[in-house]
Amino acid sequence: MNAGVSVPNILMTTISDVARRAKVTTATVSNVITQRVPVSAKTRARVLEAIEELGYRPNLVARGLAQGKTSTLALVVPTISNPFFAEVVEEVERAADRHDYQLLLSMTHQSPEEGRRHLERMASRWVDGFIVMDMAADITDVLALADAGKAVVLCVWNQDPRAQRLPLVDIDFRLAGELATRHLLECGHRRIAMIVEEPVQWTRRQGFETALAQAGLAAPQEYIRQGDSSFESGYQAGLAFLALPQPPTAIFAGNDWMALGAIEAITHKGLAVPHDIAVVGVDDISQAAHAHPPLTTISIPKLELARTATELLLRRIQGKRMGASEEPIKILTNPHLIVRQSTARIS
Amino acid sequence: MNAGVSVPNILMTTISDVARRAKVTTATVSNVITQRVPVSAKTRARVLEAIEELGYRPNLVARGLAQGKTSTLALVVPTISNPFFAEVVEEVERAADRHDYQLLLSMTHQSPEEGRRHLERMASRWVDGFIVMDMAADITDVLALADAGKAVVLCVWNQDPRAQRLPLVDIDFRLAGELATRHLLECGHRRIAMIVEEPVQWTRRQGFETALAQAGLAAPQEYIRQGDSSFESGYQAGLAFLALPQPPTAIFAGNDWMALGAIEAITHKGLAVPHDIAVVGVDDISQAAHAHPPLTTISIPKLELARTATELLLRRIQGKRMGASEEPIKILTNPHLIVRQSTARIS
DNA sequence: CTGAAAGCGCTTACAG
DNA sequence: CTGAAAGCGCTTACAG
Repeated sequence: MNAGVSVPNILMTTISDVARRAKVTTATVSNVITQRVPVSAKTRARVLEAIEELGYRPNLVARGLAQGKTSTLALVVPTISNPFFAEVVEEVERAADRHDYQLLLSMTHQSPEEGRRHLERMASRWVDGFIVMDMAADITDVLALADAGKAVVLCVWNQDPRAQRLPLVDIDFRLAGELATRHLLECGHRRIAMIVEEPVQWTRRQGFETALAQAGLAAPQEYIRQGDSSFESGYQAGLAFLALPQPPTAIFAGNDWMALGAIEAITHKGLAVPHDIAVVGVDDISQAAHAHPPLTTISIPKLELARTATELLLRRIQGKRMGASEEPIKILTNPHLIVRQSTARIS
Repeated sequence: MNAGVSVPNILMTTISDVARRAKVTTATVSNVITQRVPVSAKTRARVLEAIEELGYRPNLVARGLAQGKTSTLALVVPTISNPFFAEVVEEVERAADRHDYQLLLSMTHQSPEEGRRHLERMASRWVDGFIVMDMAADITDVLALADAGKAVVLCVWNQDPRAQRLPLVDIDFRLAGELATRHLLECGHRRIAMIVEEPVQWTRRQGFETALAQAGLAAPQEYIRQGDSSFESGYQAGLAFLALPQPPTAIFAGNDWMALGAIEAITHKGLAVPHDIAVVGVDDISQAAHAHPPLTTISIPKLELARTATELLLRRIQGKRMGASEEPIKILTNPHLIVRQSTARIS
């Protein structure tokens, strides 16, 4: 406890210890550390030496209390078993880290009670702001948080009108549908079908229909089939298309799993992708690149999404401290086409 | 903003506000909340009413400073893009939540500098304890943390002798090898091969050889092939086994990806699994159940691992506050066999 | 059972 | 540039 230079910090050394040793006030030590106020080179050196000798580290909890901020932000997601959320979490941490922010992670498993409990606890000043991802919590609870003066950013939030007044960072899925469909059109296809899980994927379908319309086309009823985003439902839809009197020459699936299912169905029926039927998905899951054939798909900008949400939140936190006015903001991030071997120019 | 009962908590209400309104001291309010000291029913009711009316929530940062604890623990992992870590993180959060602990998540991407920086920051009192997973940080930094009096638990740590003095929760991979091999022996196999990535999977190989020895067998040189845990390396090893003058009738792969690769090789050569050759893996990744045929494998107890590590850490934190002595502890969690259709009794 | 007071370890105007 | 003092919002012995 007092054995010469290096001190055991079981009983952590405090700013007072440093002040005493450097023969200054805690205020001066604080000024040296935060560099908020200039300090003479001489005392500055003495303080730094004392810090070094004592192995002093500021207690961030105390600082947090004094400053009224924690340099921590909460990320609320339904789960990270789903790789999509895992990647977003990973990138939010990176972005936060760049601004010296830490990440308090909360998983709600889509349970409104669990979500409420977590939000409630974190709201008690532990965090400076919140990023809440789709389905992670009840919108009512999130609104309550915002009304209590907390900085909140929504990330990918499926159209709840009450969410309108909160800042939101989302993905332009309508554009995803357009990009996929336009690509197929450019490959020369005219008979294009879609597998879609509605209502969640309805904007993708909107994009699909917009692109068709721009080419003077429209999909007949039997070219649209409902799926549930699973491999199996894509497989079934694929079979159904093949059984039509005039099957499509291309299929746009609302996500990669259904696209892979459709490919499986086509292959099982003795046809070839893309030779007989071209297929494009949405997501660019890791399996897409290793499929047979590798899947053309629309890549969702997860990383950009995460970064944008984090930076928007950080600006909001900053804004709150400055007392700035807050207009609600909507930011859409753009997906892009990745061409692989499941599509090709029609021959 | 000021419409009657509900008060704007932009300027958060504090314990003093409550005390004033209930005409008591902050100490009494504190006693009502923490229930540390009995309070008369009457004042208790008055205080609760005031809390309700003001919408008061205790400031956890202030409480943390006063109590010297944050009810937060740090989980340091290399990444959560890897589903193994993602699942562990998920379960640690659950376990922590049960004890009213929050989770500060840090991903180090295997960068020692990043690891050091994160540990350093979190060590400044933000967290009560640390769970550090394999490869997430330099053992030197972790030891420094422990020496500074922090509660630390290692989780799955590949044999660094310097780590010996820290508590560790690990997986018994040797048992995994034994279980897989015994299962194949019980199916009637005598010519059993192994695909292994050494050195990381050497304990699995130990288990493999132990089980064989107990059956009075030993694997010939050419029945052991090195892989790198990838699908492709399993595929290549599978081909190599099939090219032997006397191929094995069963293959134990050090992980599921290699097992799936081996199955692909066997199928491509026109043979059937399990009829001609049985295959068993390790991990039970999600693809294992959906493979053709579904893969028999050894399931790694991720959830138990996570729970055990969390509870051990919580006990350590408790222990530190009581000033208890700390013997290093090693806990091994047991994997178990999952029989699917890639193995069957020899016919 | 309740109150007065000190303390947790910082920061932040304000004097000097 | 430096010090003395108050304050952040709680908790915790200690009296009464």
